[in-house]
Amino acid sequence: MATPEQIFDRLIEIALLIEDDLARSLPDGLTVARTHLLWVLHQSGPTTQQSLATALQVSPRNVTGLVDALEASRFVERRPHPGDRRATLVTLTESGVRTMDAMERDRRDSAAELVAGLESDRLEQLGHDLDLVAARLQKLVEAQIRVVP
Amino acid sequence: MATPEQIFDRLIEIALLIEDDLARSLPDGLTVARTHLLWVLHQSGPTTQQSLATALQVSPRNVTGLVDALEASRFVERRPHPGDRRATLVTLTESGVRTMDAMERDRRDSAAELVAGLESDRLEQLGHDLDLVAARLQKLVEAQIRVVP
DNA sequence: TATTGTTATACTCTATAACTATA
DNA sequence: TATAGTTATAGAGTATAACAATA
Repeated sequence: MATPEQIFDRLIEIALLIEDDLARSLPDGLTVARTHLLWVLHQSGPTTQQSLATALQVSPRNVTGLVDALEASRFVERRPHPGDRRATLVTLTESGVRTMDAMERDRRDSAAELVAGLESDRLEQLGHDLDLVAARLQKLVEAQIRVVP
Repeated sequence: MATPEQIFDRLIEIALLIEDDLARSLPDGLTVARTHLLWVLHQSGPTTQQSLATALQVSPRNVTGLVDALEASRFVERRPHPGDRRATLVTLTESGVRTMDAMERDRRDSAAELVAGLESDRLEQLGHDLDLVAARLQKLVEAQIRVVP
């Protein structure tokens, strides 16, 4: 008998395990927050610090610190923005690209392993149910945002 | 068509939303880390700081800091351990108990809302699939622990 | 000798506010 | 005047190492 609370507990457990798994497999010089920034660069290409702040939902000051660290460990470089001399384009270095490519492969492998052996209609239904849960969570979070203006 | 990666993405999204939802609904003086400690006390009753460190997978020094903050905001009290004068029993205050009771109700309501309307056999299957995913994640994490001794 | 908790020190992530250079 | 990024300052979470009191 699966109760809603058991489902909820499992979701929390899975959340913690995913973060744990990520944190443990990070190469030298990377942390979860820095990796999150690299991930955005990997998906979007060279990006200004303002955009990174928005994407990560974090203050511009915080991005300065993260980029400082990532520059020191040679995962990214700051380049001048061609059209706006105030702005910086944060860019993955070659080493950064290699790291993120490897991470994407790992991620794909892990994802496949997690659901290996599930029939395709079952996978379909799981995807559907998770969509539902995510949408409702989103509504819960938004409701609270409105309450505290 | 739900691919393994889409499932994985959804799980990460859900993880972030759950943490967000929790963080936003915390009363004054509480943070996610402090709430985690309170949750353990709520489940287990009065507990030594060593046990808390183990339960939270965190250093004893860190527990000292969390308990200091929770004592200052009157959610917990330090009491002498009856049988061991080295140890402290961290105990929920009345206010701490009320807070955690309310949080447990909220949690139950949220959980029910997330899966409301799902047929019971579908709920069953979702629970089953999440169990499977959690177990495989656990294995992934353990595998990495062994590799780095 | 081993364990419990604390002091000392340090790093990371995070925020707000004030400032500089550019738009 | 508004925007991009930085300096200054501060709080929270985390860790290791050294130390006191007790077992």
